Amino acid sequence: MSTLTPAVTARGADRDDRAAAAQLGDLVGRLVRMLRRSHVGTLGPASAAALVTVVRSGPLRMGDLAQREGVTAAALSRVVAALERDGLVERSADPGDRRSAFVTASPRGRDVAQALRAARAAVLVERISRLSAAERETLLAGLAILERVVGEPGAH
Amino acid sequence: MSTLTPAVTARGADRDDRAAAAQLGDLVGRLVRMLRRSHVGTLGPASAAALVTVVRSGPLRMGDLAQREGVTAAALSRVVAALERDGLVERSADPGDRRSAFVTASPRGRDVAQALRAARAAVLVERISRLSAAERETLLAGLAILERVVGEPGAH
DNA sequence: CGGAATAGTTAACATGAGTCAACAGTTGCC
DNA sequence: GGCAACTGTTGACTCATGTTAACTATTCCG
Repeated sequence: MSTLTPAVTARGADRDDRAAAAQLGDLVGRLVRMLRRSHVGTLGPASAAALVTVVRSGPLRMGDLAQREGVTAAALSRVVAALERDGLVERSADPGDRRSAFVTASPRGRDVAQALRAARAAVLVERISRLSAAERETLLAGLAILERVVGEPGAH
Repeated sequence: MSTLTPAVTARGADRDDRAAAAQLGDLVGRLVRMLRRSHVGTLGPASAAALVTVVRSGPLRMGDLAQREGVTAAALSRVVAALERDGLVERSADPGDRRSAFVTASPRGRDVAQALRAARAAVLVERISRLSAAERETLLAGLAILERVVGEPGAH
């Protein structure tokens, strides 16, 4: 991280940033379209996303989950209620604050999330397998960086 | 991962494929969540996606567009009707087959698509700008590969 | 020519998901 | 104690999107 060049190349880097951001945005759009067909179960996109987040980020309070998903608490409440009805998550009270509720993934919820993951991956793995070893390596390195870019949810 | 050289055997590469695919799938999910907030105008996701596709891939017949978007012709018909009502696309008859209709982006449609692109990019550029030069380079290389994985040559 | 296939539109309907506003319980400050 | 602030739920909508099925117009072909 301690490169010596940022001042010199600030303008150039900035341009690269924009180019990369635009390209990435486009790619995401196309990837989404590609992955949208891989439909597992009856979960809608918002429910699936919420479930995956809960599985990924452990027990979360409703408010935190709502913020992460970028929806109001009201919208999330319904989504979680539906997930709970399906036995995919569980709500438990916060002993420290009885207004608050923790959402936890159930074992079945984790299974379903895993299936969603696998279905999405299946669409991609076939295409990735056509890459050469060098390309695959480049891709993996890029994904590692991307992981950091996406990294911590914007508002810490 | 990263135990020994993966490219030696088909099994190793295969395992890497799956890992990369799963990781990419997860990343797309999180990117979508991140980008979902950047909402420009009143276009819903399906409409926005269709518009972007038309802008990107030139005049398309209804059927081709429906196939690309992964929806039935009926669903698409309505989306395109709405886009046309908003003056974002135009429909013109195929002189060779008068059953068929070509969908073309209007100048305003191109502007709107560009605005959507920019809004998505804006969310990302701030994060990308925090990368070091080397990381940025790695990311760009990865995106180039990803571009190929997704297919569809990109015309900017 | 005439029937079958094709392209697209439209109607009727289902559903997921989002909003705002009102409400209920809990917490915590003064 | 009391009231304001916070967390979450629910009611009553709105809207975008998707489906199937029926219908029109056109093209293809035997």
